[in-house]
Amino acid sequence: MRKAPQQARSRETVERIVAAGRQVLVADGYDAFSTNRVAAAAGVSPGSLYQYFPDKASILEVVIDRYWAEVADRVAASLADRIGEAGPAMVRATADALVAALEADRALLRVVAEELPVQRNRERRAVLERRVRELVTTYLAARPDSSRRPSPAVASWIVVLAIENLALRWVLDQPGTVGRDALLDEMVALVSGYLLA
Amino acid sequence: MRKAPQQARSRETVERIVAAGRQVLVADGYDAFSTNRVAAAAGVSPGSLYQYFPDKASILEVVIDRYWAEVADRVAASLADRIGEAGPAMVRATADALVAALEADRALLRVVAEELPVQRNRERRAVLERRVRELVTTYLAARPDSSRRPSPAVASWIVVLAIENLALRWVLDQPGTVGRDALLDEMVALVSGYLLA
DNA sequence: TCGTGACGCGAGTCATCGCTCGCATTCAAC
DNA sequence: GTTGAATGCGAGCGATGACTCGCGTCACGA
Repeated sequence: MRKAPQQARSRETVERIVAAGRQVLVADGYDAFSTNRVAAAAGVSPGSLYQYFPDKASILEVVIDRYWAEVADRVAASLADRIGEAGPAMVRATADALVAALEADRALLRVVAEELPVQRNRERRAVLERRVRELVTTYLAARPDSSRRPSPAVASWIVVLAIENLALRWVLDQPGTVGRDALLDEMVALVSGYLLA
Repeated sequence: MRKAPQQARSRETVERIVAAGRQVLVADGYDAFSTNRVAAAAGVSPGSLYQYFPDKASILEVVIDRYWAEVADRVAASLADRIGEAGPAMVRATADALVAALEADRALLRVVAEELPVQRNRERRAVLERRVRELVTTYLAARPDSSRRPSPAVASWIVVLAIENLALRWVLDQPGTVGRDALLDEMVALVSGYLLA
């Protein structure tokens, strides 16, 4: 941010710009994401935009950060709530929360996951993964049979990445052969089978 | 392609352009992938470039197509070779082939997987997935206990997507806690545990 | 009420880039 | 050797887009 907005008026301008950025991204795609277009969609002049954002990329960063923060919050909240429950139930609930979070804005997810060439995007996704992975690691380490073969750190890496991709592809590709409940069932089977193998 | 090269001279020009495209992509990233830059890297004038390629995107497409075709060929070849072997050995060999194929050009993989906003990229990756998934589906359908819960189509979808992401992330992120052999071990455990669950 | 700084505007600058076109050069067939 | 097609060149056109700057307008404290 180049300058912090001080009055309520300018705070709303910044909000409008970010919202317009999100909208332009969804409606027109990444290639059409130009500062002029974002400014127009926000009902703001290009000059005003540059009072608060140093460059085009920084607008994109805010949009991306907010999006992944939303997803991460929903998943982490669900996971933290059920930290005491039995394995399979917890896996199912977490997967459910992840799928739901990704379903919330499928259009934006598509652009963010398949179209954005920005490094910041990967960083933000990595933050989500790490957050979940750490929770899973501590859970696995506390298991009674934690001496078993896959070490908690490795096992959580495997489980989180596998589930993440399944959820992502399911939401974006909507394979006709796999219903939502079936997906969650298979995810539970995958994780349970792996941990008990 | 706008025009097919007829003489050996022009065939080599086209090759140089494609190679330069690949190199520019790796060295400078997607944002710097301009026709002028590719032409310069190929030691060719922009005009010559447009004799054979209708536009910038088509150059990118050729580069992407070739890359995923390389990966798909290696994986499919390995899988076809071992179609008769026992489950775990086949899983391990296939995962090994996939990881090896992705490791072959890590720099290009990074750009292709994390930076390219092109639709064509997803299409090509989907082709690879489908090829492998069909082989896996027929294998699963032929199993003695094929009446078991995960239907072959669903099971292969799950297995392929999970393994794919693990291989991709392992190659790109190189997590220190997971060695190459350990990765393959865990992949086998994941798949076996799931199918026998 | 008035003055000062925050805010907003939008035409315009500068650079880049995709792509073309007229011309020079090379190749191959006769 | 001549000729026509294939190939190659590179200056430059037209468009776009990131970003600026000088100038109005508005809010708020005194």
